[in-house]
Amino acid sequence: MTTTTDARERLVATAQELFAAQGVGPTSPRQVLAASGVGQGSLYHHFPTKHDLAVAAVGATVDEALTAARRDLEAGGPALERVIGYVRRPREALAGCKVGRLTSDQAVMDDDGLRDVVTAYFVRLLDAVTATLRDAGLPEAEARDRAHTAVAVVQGGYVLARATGDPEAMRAAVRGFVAMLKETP
Amino acid sequence: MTTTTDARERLVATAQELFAAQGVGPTSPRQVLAASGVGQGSLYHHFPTKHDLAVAAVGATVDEALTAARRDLEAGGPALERVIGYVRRPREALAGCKVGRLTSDQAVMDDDGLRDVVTAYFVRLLDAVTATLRDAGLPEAEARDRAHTAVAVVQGGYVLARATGDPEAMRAAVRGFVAMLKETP
DNA sequence: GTCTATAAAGTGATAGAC
DNA sequence: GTCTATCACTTTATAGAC
Repeated sequence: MTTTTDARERLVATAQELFAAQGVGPTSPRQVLAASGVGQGSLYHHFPTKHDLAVAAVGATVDEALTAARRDLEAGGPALERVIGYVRRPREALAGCKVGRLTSDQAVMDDDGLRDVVTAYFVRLLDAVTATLRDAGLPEAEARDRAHTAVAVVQGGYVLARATGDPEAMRAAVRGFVAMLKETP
Repeated sequence: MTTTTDARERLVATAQELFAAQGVGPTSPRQVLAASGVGQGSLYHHFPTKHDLAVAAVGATVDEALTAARRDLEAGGPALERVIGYVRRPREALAGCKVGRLTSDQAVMDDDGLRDVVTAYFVRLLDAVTATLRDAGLPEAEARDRAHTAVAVVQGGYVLARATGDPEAMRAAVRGFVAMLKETP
């Protein structure tokens, strides 16, 4: 590996930022070129097609998101508190979820490879939350349902915040959920 | 009004379908032309720009969605049961919410007029659910938070269903929410 | 491994005949 | 009110020099 390899890394990092800001479909290879500072032929050397660049960038974003979630869910303290810590974690609500938003990105959902990356993220996230709720003493079926509710509240919170233009909308959704969660043993 | 006015109606109906299927940004006026069967100059006669067509189509979709929600929330029966009826209503989970998906559509969020239509929908929807939960006996603050949670569960349910490719994911999120709602007076 | 130049197709929009 | 033809621009991608 030569030192020029970091052109590839800069391309992936730039693509991640642009994808998060405006989606995969609306982001052109040209924009990635301009924002990253690498040359035109250079991009197509490392990533022959937009698909290849997208797989690398979306894969990296998903890895980061899953790592953050597991950090919350496998922290110290009672299992229920760890789930509450996960849903309460401060988020850039107005930006939307970097992974969740991809589910309405046609360029992603029409691409088998990309869609699979998004699917794997949510399957693993739901499994992790379910396992934590099971640790909290819930029976399997209730743990699975409530894990879906928890993740849905976060994803829906992003939608409400973006729709209303107010980050408080997400916090209200989380507050309502946590209040109910604490009252239902 | 001449009978030729229905060219306009066909354009709006076709745009609604295409927007729901693939989003506003990725839908070109050309596609709307082809799918609706009207001529090229005809579209630009009724809607000088894509923005104008989008405002008409998104406005119609929002009106339909709000009407459906109010039908659930203002039905007969106890207030709490009406909220449960709203979140439980069968939905095309894999298609995504026709309005909620617009919050990650850059073509919508970058357009002041379109974004305002989406904002108004969610503000009104949240107000309607909040009012119903107040009728159910909840204090104002709790009613507002729980209304946000309810709408977030539906929106997040769509995200989970699309992400996992399984409509059951949305039903699980709703089941978890309803179970908690019934246990917390 | 990176560059410039360019191709083929699609985009939103306009012109002007009918 | 509707038509065909066309414009200026952007898209993804390739060619071939360095």
